[in-house]
Amino acid sequence: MDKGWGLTLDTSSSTSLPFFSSKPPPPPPPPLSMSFFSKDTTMFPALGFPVNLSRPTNNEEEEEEGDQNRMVVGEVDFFSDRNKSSSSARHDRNHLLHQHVKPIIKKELLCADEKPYNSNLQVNTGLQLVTANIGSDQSTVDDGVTSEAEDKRAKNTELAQMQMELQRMNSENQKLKEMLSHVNGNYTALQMHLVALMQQQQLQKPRSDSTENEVVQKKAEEKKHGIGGELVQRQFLDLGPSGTVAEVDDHVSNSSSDERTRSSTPQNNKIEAGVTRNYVRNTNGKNELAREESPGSESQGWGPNKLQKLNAPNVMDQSNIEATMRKARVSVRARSEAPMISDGCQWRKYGQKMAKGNPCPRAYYRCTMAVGCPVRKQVQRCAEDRTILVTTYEGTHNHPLPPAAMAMASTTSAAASMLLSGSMTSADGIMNPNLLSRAILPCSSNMATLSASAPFPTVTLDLTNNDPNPLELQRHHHNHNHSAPLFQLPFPVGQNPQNFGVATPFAQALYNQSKFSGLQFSQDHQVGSSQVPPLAPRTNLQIQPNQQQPSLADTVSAATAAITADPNFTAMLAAAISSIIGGAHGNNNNGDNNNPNINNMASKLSSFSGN
DNA sequence: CGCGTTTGACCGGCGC
DNA sequence: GCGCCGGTCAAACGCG
Repeated sequence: MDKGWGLTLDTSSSTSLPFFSSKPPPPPPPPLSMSFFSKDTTMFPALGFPVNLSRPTNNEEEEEEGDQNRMVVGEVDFFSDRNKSSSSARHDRNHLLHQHVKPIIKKELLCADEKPYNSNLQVNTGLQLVTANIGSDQSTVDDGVTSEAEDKRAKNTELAQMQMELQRMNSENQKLKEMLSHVNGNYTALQMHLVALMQQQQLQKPRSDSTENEVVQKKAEEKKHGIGGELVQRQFLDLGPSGTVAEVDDHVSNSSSDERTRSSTPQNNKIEAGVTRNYVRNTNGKNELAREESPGSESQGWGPNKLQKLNAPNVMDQSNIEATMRKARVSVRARSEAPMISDGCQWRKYGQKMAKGNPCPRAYYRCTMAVGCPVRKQVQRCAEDRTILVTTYEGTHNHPLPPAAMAMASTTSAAASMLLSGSMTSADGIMNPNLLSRAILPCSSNMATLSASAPFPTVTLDLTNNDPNPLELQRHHHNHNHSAPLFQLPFPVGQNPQNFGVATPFAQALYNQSKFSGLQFSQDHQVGSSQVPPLAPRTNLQIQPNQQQPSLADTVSAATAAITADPNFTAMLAAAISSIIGGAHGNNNNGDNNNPNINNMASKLSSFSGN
């Protein structure tokens, strides 16, 4: 060891660290010699920060022996093995400096001057590193002048003060450690956020080769920088769903704003006029769908293959999961004699296949309400019960929706969002969908289920009812092309409202969305006088107002339960309900534009989601 | 003729 | 490597 060398970290620039300003260090005890910082500061290139080299003054040299016994505040004595402390943090720090700083300094010093310094090196890092240098093994100093009794007394006082000082420094070290972990936490969170944002940007950019290379490069860089590429990736994967949720939420918020801003565009006028021109004739006179395969459109769409192909093997896992998250589907089962249920959107059939295990063909539709809309759906009759039409939606509309379509889109996107809810890890969402199913819809097993066996996470909204007296609702005719399918609503007949549990708001939302989206109930009873207005007079609806329809308080409390269970659910549900209300406003023929209770609930939910 | 549908080919993933 | 299967493409077709 290079005894006699001292490196002092200059704390003079940070004596008033805000975190500990409330507890100023006590004045140094007179018997202790402080290390006096020289004003000479030398920059060590290899260190990158100024090092204050100072030969000890004569005084200090004279006091060298006494110096062994000093307590040094704001100083790290690297070169003394007296520097033993119970504080592991200090030990680590000293170890670090021993390993990395000392050799550099030693080398540079030897280059500068053959004669080794017998002084403290003061390294001004601007950091406050506090440590104690207590020479316990050489604590006895006999100057031969003072009497033994005096010496003992002074020693005792000194010892007590040193112990106090040590205690204080230990606590400060502890606080520093806490602060460090806090900063580390913030750093990690920011890093994750950055990675998520970058990833989102990547998804929005065209998936060109260069982009792919960038992704690979970034990942390599992350690994190289030792921020634990693996860790960051895993953390990001945990964020996966929230990313997707953000996408959906963005869409929900954008679509409303887009609707406002784009409502006067020719395209929108076209849509409103019910005209779709999604094909363009190319120069060959060939029909070609004018799709702006927007960056993620392919990946958002039904085709997973290309996305996976583009990803390098080392990012396969992540991309697989991302693709999986994007491919979350919402399947709607409804009784319908029509070949396709009307959901307010315009669709173009682009394919039909015979699927295995089902004699009924599966039809593939693409949303044609806007160029490049990635939303697709599959329509297939249930093999067991051919009156049941299974419509599977995937993707998020990139365009404003007519009120009639808003509700279904909101419901499906809300369901998809729930599926991808970031409140649980992606692994939970995918690997254990039943968990989600139970958490969100514990009492509605026949209404919404999650398929674990499906290749992609799928929420199934079962709008059929096994009850022999199903709640039927007739699709109200608007200017839709398709015939009027017959729907059933999933509300269990005769069920105690208390048993609705947290499923109630969602079921209610579904109920309302069906109603507001142009689906009309026929009923004899006025369902839920406060929440559901009277509709068509014809009825086979068997919901008892008091039995079937939970009170607003029940609904709100159930919603609150759901909200507290999953904050993300709040935003989604609020978005869905808001859109439903929006749909109601746009759907004047429903005559329920200003249902105060629903508005109230939505505003409550919105205020919750704002938290 | 324009536009939506049909349908066979094609592609990629996946399991054996 | 091969075959199966789901999903997509696009030429051909048909309807208004």
